[in-house]
Amino acid sequence: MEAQHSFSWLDERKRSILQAVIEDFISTGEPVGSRTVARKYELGVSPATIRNEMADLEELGYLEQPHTSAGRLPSDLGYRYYVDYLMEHPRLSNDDIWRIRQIYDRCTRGIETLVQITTQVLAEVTDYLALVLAPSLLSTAVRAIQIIPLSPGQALLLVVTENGIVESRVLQVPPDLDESELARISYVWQKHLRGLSLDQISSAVLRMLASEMSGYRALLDQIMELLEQALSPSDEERVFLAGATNIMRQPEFRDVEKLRMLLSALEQREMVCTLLAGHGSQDQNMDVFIVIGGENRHPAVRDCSLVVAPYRVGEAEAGRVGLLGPRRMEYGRAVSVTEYVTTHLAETLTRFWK
Amino acid sequence: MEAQHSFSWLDERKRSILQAVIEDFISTGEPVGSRTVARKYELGVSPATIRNEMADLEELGYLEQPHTSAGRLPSDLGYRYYVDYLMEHPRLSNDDIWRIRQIYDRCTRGIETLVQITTQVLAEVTDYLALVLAPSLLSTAVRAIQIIPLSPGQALLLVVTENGIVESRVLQVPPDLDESELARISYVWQKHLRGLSLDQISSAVLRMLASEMSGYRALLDQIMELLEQALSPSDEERVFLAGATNIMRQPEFRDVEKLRMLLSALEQREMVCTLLAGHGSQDQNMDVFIVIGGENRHPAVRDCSLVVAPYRVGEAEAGRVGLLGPRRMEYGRAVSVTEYVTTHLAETLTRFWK
DNA sequence: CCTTAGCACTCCTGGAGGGAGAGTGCTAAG
DNA sequence: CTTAGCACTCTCCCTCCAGGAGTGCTAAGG
Repeated sequence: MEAQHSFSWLDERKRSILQAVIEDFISTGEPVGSRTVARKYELGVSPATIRNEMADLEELGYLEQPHTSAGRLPSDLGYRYYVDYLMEHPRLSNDDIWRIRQIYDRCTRGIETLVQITTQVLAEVTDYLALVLAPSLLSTAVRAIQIIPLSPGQALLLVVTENGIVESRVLQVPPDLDESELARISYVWQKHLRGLSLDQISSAVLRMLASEMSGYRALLDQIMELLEQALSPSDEERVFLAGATNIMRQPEFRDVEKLRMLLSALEQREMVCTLLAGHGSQDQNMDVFIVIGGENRHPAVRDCSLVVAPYRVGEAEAGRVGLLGPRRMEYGRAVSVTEYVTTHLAETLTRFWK
Repeated sequence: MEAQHSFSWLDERKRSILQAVIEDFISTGEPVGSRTVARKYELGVSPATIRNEMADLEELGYLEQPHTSAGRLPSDLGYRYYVDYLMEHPRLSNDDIWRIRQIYDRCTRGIETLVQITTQVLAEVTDYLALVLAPSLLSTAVRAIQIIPLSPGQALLLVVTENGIVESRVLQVPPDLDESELARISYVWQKHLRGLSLDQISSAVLRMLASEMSGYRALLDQIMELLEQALSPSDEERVFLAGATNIMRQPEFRDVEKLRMLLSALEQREMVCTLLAGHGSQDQNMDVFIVIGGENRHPAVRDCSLVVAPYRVGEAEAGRVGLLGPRRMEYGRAVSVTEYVTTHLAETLTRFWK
């Protein structure tokens, strides 16, 4: 799916220089000149030599110049080479580890809250915009189904899954349906559906049930429709987002119009879903993948980079965690943090799954 | 609570000029000159006369000049006079009405969703930032309390209120507690608490219950703690916000740093609560109230204005709806929309309350 | 006494010009 | 192949200047 990059061979010195330019640019945000590279990163050669090398790197497509006689900055391809071959992941500081672990130590509330707090901490720790795709419920088993009468004509349908997620809907019911009848319906449903996973409860099963309870046609149709909705909870509701104000600190977003475009796009949750889910399944071994600037499909994020890591519960991928930042983001750190978070998130979620 | 404004008496012509300046400034965002007023708003006098009047209005504190030889723009006091005496509420267009009604026609989901959608539509219709305080649950009766076993050692506590709100928590329970015991506990709880409103279920009642079930000390302590949390659900969770990107279209927020300060502040939900709840109870008849720029307590919103309307269910105030925009906001329209929305929101909620 | 035309004045704005600074590419020497 | 030297280019920032908008004042007119 993703474009295969054909990298030119770079000798050791070119690699060092490329790395120096990228890391300097990442930390300062200013185009990097040959003098700076020679001074800060001691390569034992003069600025003039570095200039020659940098000219080569530009010709090979790894660096760009905003204009003649400015320093160089990395192109998308340069960043790509960097994250694929040069980058190192730093160890997380104790402070970071402490902040992250804190989430998982006191998780008395349900999965939703867990994921939401994860998103917030991720944003706080990294200073980027955090995106998290909550685990899909499709493969979890139904623990209980209940219909609780509220007022004449209204009842509440509750679906509780094995791992403590509660979905509820208000139903319009025939006003003459009394409490004991509702309880009976509740009971029959629960008997048939309990233990099945949400994706096993197909329309077919529902229809079978329907025939068994032909007395309550209208009600059943309604319930079925709602259950089907609950079964495949819209993606929108599974996306969590935090730290939008973080990226406003980045000089690349000094322009409000750019910012508005980006944030408006992120308000559309399906878009975020495809952003997180779209890439990266090609390489099973890669547990973190990175999408750099223009590699992105969505024009709205074409000058952002995205670091995404899936998290698993059992064997299957359950959801994804992402960090969105400027192209000039600290990839190494972002990777370390997402890795750490996904590991511990997966661990904690597994406890919920039993 | 709020500062009493002492307005100087303004004759008819001054009022017209003040109104003209304010309305022009609201629609253009540019300081308004005497020439413009004379031309666009036909008052039958020359620019020179208007200049004299505007100088008076400035001296009285209703207008300001960004610098000598720029046009005038309204001061906070000017806006205050405008909203108190000059402003008219436009009728909503059919399109607006249609968009708002659409929310309430298909509200199959619960209150939370209803409030959330309300917030979104409010933002869309007005192009401002919408803030909604969801109804407090304190005075609603508990319909059902259930404990559903999940896995050994874990159970889900469900509290369902009369109007269909579901609060749930995952509990750690002694692993040797089996399903039937949990069901029994569930039953006793439900028997005692059903029909009581959340604020009636005081710790005292809980403690009485505790003595009746002394076998399960540890579990009870846990449940009590969690119930008390559920009783007074933190304010944070009751605040809904939408349309943050709308205000980025306003020229007064071209500055990213200003924007970041504002949005960071709004991320703190308690702050939003005090913002919405802090003002306005002094005048019972006033159903919409307006806080203009510097009248605001929070420095972060000191160059925004806020239009707030409470909505009632039955007699009591249930929550509040607010629109946050630049000082230069279309107050009339904002008032019309919030009024319309609160009316219909209250109506729909009342159906939920029975 | 209020209104208005005329006019000088103030201040912002945008564009032009110019020097400083940073960094490059080229050339020629080591 | 490396490096010093140097001319060149481009941005950035400052200043300067004219244009425009709007005011305040004054004096004349109703």
